[in-house]
Amino acid sequence: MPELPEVEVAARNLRRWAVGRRVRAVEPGPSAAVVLRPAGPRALGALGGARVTGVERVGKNLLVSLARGRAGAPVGLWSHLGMTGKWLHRKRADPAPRFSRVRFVLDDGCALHYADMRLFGRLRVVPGARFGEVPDLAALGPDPLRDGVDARRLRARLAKLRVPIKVALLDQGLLAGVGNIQASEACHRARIDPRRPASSLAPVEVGRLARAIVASIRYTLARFEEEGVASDRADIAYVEEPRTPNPFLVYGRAGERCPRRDGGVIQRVVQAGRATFFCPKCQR
DNA sequence: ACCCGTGTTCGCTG
DNA sequence: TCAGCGAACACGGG
Repeated sequence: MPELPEVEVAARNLRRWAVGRRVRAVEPGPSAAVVLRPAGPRALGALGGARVTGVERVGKNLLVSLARGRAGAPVGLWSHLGMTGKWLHRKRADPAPRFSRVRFVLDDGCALHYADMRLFGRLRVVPGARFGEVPDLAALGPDPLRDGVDARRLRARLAKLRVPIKVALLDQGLLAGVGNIQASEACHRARIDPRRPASSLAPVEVGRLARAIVASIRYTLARFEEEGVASDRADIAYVEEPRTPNPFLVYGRAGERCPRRDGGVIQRVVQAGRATFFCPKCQR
């Protein structure tokens, strides 16, 4: 169930495992057709024999770029992990991990598995090898880690929205990569009540929120690095659950005390069908 | 059995 | 026309 920090870890590990390697074979597993829809498993044929040239991430999306043949004609593999998608690194002879949907055999004796229990994730073969060349990704907003967050631009967008600020932050066209956890965490860092209409935020509050989004993502990534999930020894391009201890300040902490000196007890509410965690005392 | 789930998309409604 | 909402997708885990 990845957001930007988890997908960033996945991108780093995939680079380490795959860049420079040639894809010897691509093997659809159980329910591969669901992951690969609408194109279906036949689309994978375009990747056989190709060499991996890079891995890009924008928001929660990964683009593995490859080059085919002598001319090096570029082709991309666009991956979105959905709720339970994972990239796994295994020896070629190892048995397929649980929920493996597609196996990519590399030329170094290893294999990459795309595993996905709930099948909300997607793999798509796309022409070209850059994110800018994928039309379906054109509507994504700026990536907070790569591009930063422009407070003035954010303020102009939020001014038109009546939805609660926390719900607005989940829109990938506003900012790419903020998910349900980071939205709660950022509102807490900015001391903003997640239930307030997005348009009600004062400029100074949008400024705090812009900084909070970047800070929360960097903090989460740093915690993952401490856990070692992005280390050379990691064999999963993801962050295993459950995370112990919970690395977040408010998410998943209903009933616990807010970490702030002037905080109260963290509450859980539901907004647009999703859980929101916040401190009613320090978030106004 | 029942409720919950780090995501996205579609259809309905006002 | 569109913002906003709930359901759907699919399958465990507590």
